[in-house]
Amino acid sequence: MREGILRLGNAQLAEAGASALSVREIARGLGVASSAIYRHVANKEQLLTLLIVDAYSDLAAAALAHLDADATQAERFASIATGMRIWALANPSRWALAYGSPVPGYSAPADQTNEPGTRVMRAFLVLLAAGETPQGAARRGASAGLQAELVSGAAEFGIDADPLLGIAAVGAWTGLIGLISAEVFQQLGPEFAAHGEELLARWIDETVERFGLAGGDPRPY
Amino acid sequence: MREGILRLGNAQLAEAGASALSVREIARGLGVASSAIYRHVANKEQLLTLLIVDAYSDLAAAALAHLDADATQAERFASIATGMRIWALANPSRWALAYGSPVPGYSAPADQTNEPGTRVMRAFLVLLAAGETPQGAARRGASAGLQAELVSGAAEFGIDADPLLGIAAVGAWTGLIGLISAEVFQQLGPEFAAHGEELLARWIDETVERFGLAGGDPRPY
DNA sequence: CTCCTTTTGTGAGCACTGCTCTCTAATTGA
DNA sequence: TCAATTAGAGAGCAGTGCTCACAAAAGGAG
Repeated sequence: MREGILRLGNAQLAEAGASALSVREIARGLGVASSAIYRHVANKEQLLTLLIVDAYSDLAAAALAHLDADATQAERFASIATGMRIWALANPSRWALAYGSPVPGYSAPADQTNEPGTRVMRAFLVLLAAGETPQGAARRGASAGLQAELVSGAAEFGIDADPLLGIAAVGAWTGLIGLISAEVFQQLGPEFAAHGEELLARWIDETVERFGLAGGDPRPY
Repeated sequence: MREGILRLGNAQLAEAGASALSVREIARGLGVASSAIYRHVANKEQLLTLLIVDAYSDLAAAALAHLDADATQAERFASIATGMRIWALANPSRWALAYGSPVPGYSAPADQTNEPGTRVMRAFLVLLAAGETPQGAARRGASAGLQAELVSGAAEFGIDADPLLGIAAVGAWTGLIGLISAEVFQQLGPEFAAHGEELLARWIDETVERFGLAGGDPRPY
C-alpha cells in the first residue's frame, strides 16, 4: 500500500508535476476509496514529504553510484556533478521538488529531510575540501562569524578545512545547482539546453582547476 | 479592475505562495462575483503569466535602479547582484515564480515573458562582456556548435564578445541565481541565511576578479 | 476456537476550487 | 436614441482535500 502510494505519487509527479498531485487520483489508481489513503498518510503535505525524501535518496544513490575509489579527485568530482545532471534531466519534477522553489506554505520537516538531503552535498564538499583554497577566496578572507559558521558546519560533515575554502565550496555547490536547474527548467531558452552537457563539462573543468583537485589536467576541447 | 486583480494576486503570492492563488479569493477581495474575473483573465494560467511578467518587470526595475553611469564596472556589477538579492529576499514568492522551479503543467509563453525576463540578464552579461575572459575558460575552448550559439545569443543582446567569455558568463549568471535561491529558499539551512550578504559579497569579489572588471580591487574583509 | 482490540477500508458528506453558461445591467458610439 | 458591445451576477458542474461514523478484516490472549 505504502509503496503503491509512493509509486503512483511519483508517477503523477513525472507526468504533471507537484501541483497535480491528487490523493483521490492515487486512490483511484490503487482501486481504493480516497479516505483509505489517509490511513497511511496524514495529509497531502506529508505525502509530499515522503516524495521529497524519496527523491533525495534516489538522487543520492544515482549521483554517488559508480564512484570509483581508485579514481582521481577530479574524476570523482566530475562523476558526482554529471550524475546529478543526468538524474535531474531524467527526473525534472523530482529535481524541482528537491532543489527548486519550495512548495508554498510548506516547509519540509528537517528531521526527515536533512539526512538524505545532504548526502550528495556532503560528498561534494568533502571532495572540494581535499583541494586547495582558490586564489580569489584566499586573498579576501571572511568575517569571524562566517568563519565560525563554516568551521562548525564542516565539522558536522567530518571535514577540517580552511573556512575560506568553505566559502568558495558553498559557492560552487549553489552554482552547480543553479547551472543544472537552468538546463532542466530551460531558463536560458531551448538553445542552451542542447549544450547542457558541454556547459557542465566546462564548469567542472574550471571548478576542478580552481580548487586544484588532483588529476584535473586541462582538457582542451 | 485589472490592477486590482494583479494587486490581490501579488498579495496572495506574498502571503501563501503561488499554489495558494485563488481566483475566487481575488473576486471576494474585489467584492465581485468570481465569474467576473474571467472577463479580464482567461484562466488561472494566464493570471500566473501576468504575475510572472509583473515580477520580472519589478525585479528588473529594482535591480537596475541606482545604476550610476559614472560607477566602475565592478561597482555596477555589484549593484545589480545585490539589487537582485535584496529584491529576492523581499519578494521570495515572486522570486520563486521568476527563477524557481516552473509551475508544473505550465510553461510561460515566451512572447510575453522573454523581454522582461531577460532585462536583468542582459545587463549582467553586457557588464561581464566588458571584462576579460577568465583564465580557466580561455585555456579550454568550446565546441564549434556551442561557440556559434553563444555568438548568436550574444548578438541578440548587442554584445560582441569572446564565446569563451560567454561560457563563463553564463556560468556566473546561473551561479548567482543558485546562490540567491539557496539563501531565499534556505537550502543550506538557517545558519547560512544569516550570512547571505557576506557570501554574496565574496562571490561578487571573486567574479569581478575572474572577469577582470575595472575598479575591482581586492577588498579584504 | 472465542472474544476483544487494533488496524484497515468504505462511503457519505462538507467546504472549497476553477470554470462555464445564461442572463442582466451598464457603457459605449453612430 | 437605440443598437451593439462590454462587464458583471449567480447558478451549476465536476473536481479537490479531508473528516466522520461505520463495517470488515487481522491479530493476540485466554
